[in-house]
Amino acid sequence: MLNIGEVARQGGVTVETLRYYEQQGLIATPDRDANGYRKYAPDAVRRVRFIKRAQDVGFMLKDIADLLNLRADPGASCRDVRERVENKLSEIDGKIEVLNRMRLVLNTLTDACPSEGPVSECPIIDALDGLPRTGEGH
Amino acid sequence: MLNIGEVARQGGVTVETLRYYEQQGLIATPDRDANGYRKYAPDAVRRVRFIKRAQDVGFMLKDIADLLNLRADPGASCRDVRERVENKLSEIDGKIEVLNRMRLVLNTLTDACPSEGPVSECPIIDALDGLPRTGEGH
DNA sequence: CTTGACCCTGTAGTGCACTTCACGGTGTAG
DNA sequence: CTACACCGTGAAGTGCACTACAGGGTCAAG
Repeated sequence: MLNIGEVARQGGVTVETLRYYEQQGLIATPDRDANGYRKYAPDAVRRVRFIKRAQDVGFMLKDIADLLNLRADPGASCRDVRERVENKLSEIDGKIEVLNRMRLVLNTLTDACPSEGPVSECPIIDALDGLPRTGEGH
Repeated sequence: MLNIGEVARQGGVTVETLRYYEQQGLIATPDRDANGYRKYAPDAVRRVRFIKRAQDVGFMLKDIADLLNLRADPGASCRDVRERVENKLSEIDGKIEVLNRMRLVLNTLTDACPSEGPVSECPIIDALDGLPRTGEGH
């Protein structure tokens, strides 16, 4: 049995984060010692790492809670998990597209800029002043 | 002279957003009518659109305030503007890289998933349980 | 027996760009 | 005269994932 600091160290998070996860229902409320300290089974660390890895690939805590529920649900199938991953994939593709559009516009802006002369003649500023709107933005 | 609703309509934002921009120093505090209503010169609309276009290419309001200051500064050069744009470009490239890494991992996950069978045998869940951490995450 | 590391609770603050709310005055058309 | 769209203020709420803070108890070493 580990106390919270140990789980935090092994899980690569802070104790505050752990308490936050507990509050958000991502990790089960652990038993307490006589002194009131949280006492975790060793596999709590695995769960924390699961959360962190899921975050690394773009899932937010709400998604992760959902994923963890799926994992615990005997009626759930692998297909359900796959579905979540595919949705996340298209979400990410959408974000990449937006960023690529920004990149394209910014690149044409720097290409047009001579780097010399006053801002009053800056083609970048002019473009931002008159460019047609490209879409969502943020 | 336009009142705030008209500027909002023409600028493609809400009146609340306009008041927020004013509060944030992005648009000058306009003169007031006898009734206390804000009265804008027509080119206030241009400024709002400048802000929106700059947002569309990834600048946040703080950046935009900076850009607007540059534009008003007679001592500023086009190079200064270009520098901001180049910084934003590398910021965007960084975000794209992170998203591409996520995409890669998620793709290998779906490739490994048979879509059939219970979650208990789901390779995606297994991977999230044991995969090495890939980096920043968010 | 004190120091210092650890643990607890609950609340508030962070950043970003708004949005919503409560409450009230103004302007105009019918 | 009344309805209704418009304008004003200031404060609080949103989403996301924490982080920080205030104020206090616990435990092991020296």
